[in-house]
Amino acid sequence: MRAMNIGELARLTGVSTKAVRYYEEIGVLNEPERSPNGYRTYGPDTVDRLRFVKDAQLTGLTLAEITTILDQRARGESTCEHVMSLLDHHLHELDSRIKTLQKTRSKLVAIAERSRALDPSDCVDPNRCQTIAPPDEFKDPDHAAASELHKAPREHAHTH
Amino acid sequence: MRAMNIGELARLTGVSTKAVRYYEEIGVLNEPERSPNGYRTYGPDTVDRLRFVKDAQLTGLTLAEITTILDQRARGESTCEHVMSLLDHHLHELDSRIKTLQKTRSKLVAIAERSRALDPSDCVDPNRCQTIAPPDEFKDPDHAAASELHKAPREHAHTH
DNA sequence: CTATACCTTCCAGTCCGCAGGAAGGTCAAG
DNA sequence: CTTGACCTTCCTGCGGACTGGAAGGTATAG
Repeated sequence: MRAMNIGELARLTGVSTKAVRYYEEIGVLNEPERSPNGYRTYGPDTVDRLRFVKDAQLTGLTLAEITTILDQRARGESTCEHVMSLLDHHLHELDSRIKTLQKTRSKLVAIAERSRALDPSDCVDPNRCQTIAPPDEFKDPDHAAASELHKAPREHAHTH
Repeated sequence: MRAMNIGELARLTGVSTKAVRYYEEIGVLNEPERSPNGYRTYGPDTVDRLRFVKDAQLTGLTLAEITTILDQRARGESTCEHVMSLLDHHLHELDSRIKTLQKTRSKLVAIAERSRALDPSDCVDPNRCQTIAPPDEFKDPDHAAASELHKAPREHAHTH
């Protein structure tokens, strides 16, 4: 079981064959050797490599970032610092994202509570919902939208 | 300055004219009135609406989600209860998002700390990085560490 | 009259990480 | 020999949120 085809590699790693070929295409995986019939043949090292890719992905790194790590390593350069800086970067990103989400959360809670405290008879006007357009500022009476919520970084939520 | 063209709307909101037209196309914005020359004309309410869209986006809502809120409100169906349930739903979403991010965060912290404690010379195996794929099971290190590491001064300034 | 700064439409491309499928080659079992 | 499981390449699409450009109309200032 020294060498394997793409299907077995996929089975061992939980990465689809499509994904494996895609990784090769974008440089995450090197071009593998081919058996005489043209099939890709992989050694067990590729299993490790793919697992590394999976793990790195799970930490939030993009394939492009992972590739830079892999490339540096291939050139024999130390990657600990590089990996660390990437991870630190993501850590800070996560922190600010969590913070803003929590801010948003408490704002929504406040809005919801104010809404709950409202007299239902205030809630009749179909063109004006107190919850979303609170009566704090007496703006345009027609369609006033509340800009209640503040800034947060855009989320690339990959729910893998 | 009761009414404005798309350019001014864009300037006031920080949303590009392209984006504004795109929002109209996918139903985030209603079709605006047109001046005799065919130009879109917007009232100040659209500024508020766009700002609401921006804010809502920044909290992680997709344009589709924002549209459902806006649509319900526009149809007058948005009683307080409806809005409340939407907000509650989003609250739960936010909660779970925050939880996952915090999980990921603490994982990263652990990884980073372990990485900091690592001897750099352990980081040589080209197919295994201890930082990301830690040796949970202590496999045999095929390649005994014996090399000097070249420092890589070149760092990709990755600004998302 | 021209320059320019707008505005209009439509069509295309971008990024990310693949998935789906067509059309065909290969290989072992029955 | 056929069937079915593999493998190959190439091409398209998706979702989300746009951006860019071409080709043209319009308004205003000098």
